[in-house]
Amino acid sequence: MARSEGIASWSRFPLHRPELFADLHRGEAALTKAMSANAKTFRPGDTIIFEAEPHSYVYWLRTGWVARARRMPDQRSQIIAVFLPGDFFGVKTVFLARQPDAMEALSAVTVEFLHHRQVLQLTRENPDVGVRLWWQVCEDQRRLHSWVAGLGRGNAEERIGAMLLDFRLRLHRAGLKTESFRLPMTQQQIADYLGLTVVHVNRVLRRLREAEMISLTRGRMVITDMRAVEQLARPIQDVFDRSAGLFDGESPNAEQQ
Amino acid sequence: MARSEGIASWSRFPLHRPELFADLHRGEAALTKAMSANAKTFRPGDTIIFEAEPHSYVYWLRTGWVARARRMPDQRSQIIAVFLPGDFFGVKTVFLARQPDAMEALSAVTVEFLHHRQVLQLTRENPDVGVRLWWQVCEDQRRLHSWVAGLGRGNAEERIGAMLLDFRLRLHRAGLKTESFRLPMTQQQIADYLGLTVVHVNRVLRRLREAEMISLTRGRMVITDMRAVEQLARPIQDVFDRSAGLFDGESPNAEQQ
DNA sequence: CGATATGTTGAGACCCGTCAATTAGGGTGG
DNA sequence: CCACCCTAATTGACGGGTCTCAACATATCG
Repeated sequence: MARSEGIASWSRFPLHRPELFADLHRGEAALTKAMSANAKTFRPGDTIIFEAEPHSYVYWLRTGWVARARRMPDQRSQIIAVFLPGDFFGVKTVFLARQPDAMEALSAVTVEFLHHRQVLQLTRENPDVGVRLWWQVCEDQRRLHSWVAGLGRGNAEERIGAMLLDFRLRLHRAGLKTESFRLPMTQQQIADYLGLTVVHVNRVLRRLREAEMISLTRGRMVITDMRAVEQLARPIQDVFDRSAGLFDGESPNAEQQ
Repeated sequence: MARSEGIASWSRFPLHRPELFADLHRGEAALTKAMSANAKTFRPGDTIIFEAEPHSYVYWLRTGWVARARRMPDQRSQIIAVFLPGDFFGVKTVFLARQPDAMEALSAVTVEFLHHRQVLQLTRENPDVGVRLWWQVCEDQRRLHSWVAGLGRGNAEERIGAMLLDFRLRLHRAGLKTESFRLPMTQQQIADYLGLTVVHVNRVLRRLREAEMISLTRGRMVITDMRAVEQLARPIQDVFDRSAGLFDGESPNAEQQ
């Protein structure tokens, strides 16, 4: 499964302070132990956490994709973040009794979970646990920062490119195969994530397909011209992701799902 | 100064778990003690942290405004977040040696700071410190989530409205006056924050001024028709902020700067 | 095998961007 | 106190990327 190689796998995060890898690993080990008793599955479309309702659990996503979705009083909706296998989500539950967004399963999903009080309890016993979760929040925030830049300044093509490279890189870091990968989102969901309309997303995807940069059939994404997609996304990628492209066949050690 | 009233002031954050207020307060007290030795000032336009360069300090903003700004390889730039008095910033320095954004002073600024290793050391001695900083990251992220929704789905008027209400609410929570407040950003900076052009920001501001909803002269912002601005921003505000409007004269206990 | 969700395509409208010119404001030196 | 400068703010004309509305095609599933 993802991150099965121990401390070494943390080195996939090249920006981070290496002296913390051991702490992060210990924190993760403690969480693994504490959470493994509580597993749960969801089907595509299921709501894991409901908007604005009190909720008490922190989750660890083991398989499948999850979206943080916000619905506005009118019909608009925005997918604020997408979680991939290996991510923790709902960590803010430790501080917030309720949140304004719903967490929804984009695919079949397996999670482990832990009550927020136990999380805090664990953290007090073992600061590494806090460090690991705090780190997750920081990592999420880092992506969010890039995404704000993309939404604020990027056009449709740049946003699609950035989205694809982000998913690809993260799946790779989670130890999953990335030559091609399942993208379990409808074009409507992609549009909600990119801040565009389905119609426009469809047009741009067609354009990229015609330019033979990508191929998306039945939810399976193949980036056929990596170089081109990287060039597309470059303007709205952060300085570090810009040079984080993967080479083909780089240590994928598990098939997705 | 901001948050001088002790634990009670945490109740300004109505979503948060009250049982943590004491922990947060203790964490903040420990940080106050540790950081007060290190103060520094910056002038408007100064860069506090440079993009992509190694950096070792976590900051506590005491007075003034700070922007997290990202510049793209072409001319575009985006202000990803704005920090107000009382906020910690650069907390991710604990985990990341470098970051893709610059932190820039929007106004005259005073900060206190602490080396990231000392922060981690403090956290190990006193978990409340970690909780307090972790909390800050979560709070930042919460705002960021709303902002992603605004950038993705909101039009220019909605974004401006949401920005003004956000600043107003946060200044209030920091114990500052909000009937009118100094908005130390040029229209270009506002545009970079809203993901728009200066030209368009100017036009929309004029429209709001002509509708007598706001008045912005020499960097001083007065929301003359609170009701109208709230209605403007409502669609892109989160469920909780939507009902967090302030009444005039509600316990402002300090003049800004 | 029909029902329903999802994907695809076209025509026209609109919000916002681009380019360019002008005005106002805030500081400096004479 | 005025001449000057430079930045910021303002306004107009025009173009383009994205949205809206609408129709149709295709896939998926019980």
